[in-house]
Amino acid sequence: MFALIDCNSFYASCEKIFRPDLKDRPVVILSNNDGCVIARSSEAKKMGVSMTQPWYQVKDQYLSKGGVVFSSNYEFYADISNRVMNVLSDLCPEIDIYSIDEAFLDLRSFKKNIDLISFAYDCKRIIKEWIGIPVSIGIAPTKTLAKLANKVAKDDPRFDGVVILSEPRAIKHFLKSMPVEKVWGIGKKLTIRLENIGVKTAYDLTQIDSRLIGDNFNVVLERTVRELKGQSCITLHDFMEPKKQIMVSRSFGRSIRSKNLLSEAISFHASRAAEKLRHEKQKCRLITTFIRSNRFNSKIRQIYASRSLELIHPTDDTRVIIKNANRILEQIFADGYQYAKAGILLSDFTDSYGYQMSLFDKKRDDKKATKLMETIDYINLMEIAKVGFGNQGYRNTWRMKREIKSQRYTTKIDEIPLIR
DNA sequence: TCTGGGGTCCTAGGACCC
DNA sequence: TCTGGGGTCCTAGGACCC
Repeated sequence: MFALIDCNSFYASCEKIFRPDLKDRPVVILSNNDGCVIARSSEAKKMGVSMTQPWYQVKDQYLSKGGVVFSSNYEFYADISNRVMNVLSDLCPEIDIYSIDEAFLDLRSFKKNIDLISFAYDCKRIIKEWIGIPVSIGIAPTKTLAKLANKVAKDDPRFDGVVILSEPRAIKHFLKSMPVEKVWGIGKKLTIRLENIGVKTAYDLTQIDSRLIGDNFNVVLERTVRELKGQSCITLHDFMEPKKQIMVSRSFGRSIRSKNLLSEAISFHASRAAEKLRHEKQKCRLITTFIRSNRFNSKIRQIYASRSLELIHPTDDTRVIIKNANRILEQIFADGYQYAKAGILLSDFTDSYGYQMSLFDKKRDDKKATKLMETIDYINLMEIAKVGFGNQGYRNTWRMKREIKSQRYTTKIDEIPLIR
């Protein structure tokens, strides 16, 4: 059996931890640039605010009805997430952290006749009492079924946040009541294609001929169907898989035309990406830079330009990454467009402890570079000062908006809550 | 004026090889 | 009214997820 533990309205719930005055108030969290809504408390959901809705469309009405809003505060959410995951791994060491707000537990290592119901309610109570975050729990023989059970646990108040599926007959009944688009891995496009062949519920999906799936769909769907039938195909990861790519990209506070400003933004993102890369203990060989206009604005001339560059030596050196990212920018930049977003993608990783040199490579002494990067990371991490590179710019014209951010209650000594 | 960011996996199709 | 048949490797792009 697998359990899926999912935090309810995670970001909104985080904001409520240190603000008891917001207990029953609607709370929404905005994406970077305060662009659109990415989390809503249950009260905000009831007001009809939808996910990824542009903020400007709901702002006036929402605020006039007494709604509360925050810019996203990822540092804070990540810290609360860590606390939740730590508690969960104490309760069950076989844990697979799936995202910032959810984790799978593999319950097969438990004793045979453990009472799943009381285990689930204990989990829920402990996380609420110790950390202050409400969670929903779905338990079932496969991850896909646990995911589905979790959805119902969260949406249907009759279940009080816990749904356990174990009996085949109950599972069948449950699947018949589930629209196919609620199934994990079935998105918009697949829903349309499935409905066209008469598949409306999750149960219908378990009944279609596997040859039909092989001919018309792909192995992903085939796996989903097997999981719905109770055959576990998606297991826990034994260890944290290393990342395969690192992306840093941002929309600008307002659109810009100048290459110099773009270069500052690219350098800034490149620097962040290099930091992440070193944190993963990887080196990259491929650097991709992209710049684009605002795709929602049909009145302006559109552009999306991107190019990749392959390095001879894999690197994690911020200076090398910045330099090459800007070389790409030189190649793809075109005058006369309004750019709204820029980003950098690092990929083709090799372990930073060693890589295969070619026969004619000179032995390279990059100890100095390694030491320099380590020192910069340390200074920034410890917040002794903020160290960056000159070409990251000092102008703030392209920086994002984040105007209504809460305090970093748990990670900054001068922002911890005060009790007077 | 105002529409996020960061991932994964899979597949089709091109380049290239014999 | 006709122009082989496999292979492999790589990349771009689609679909999906949170």
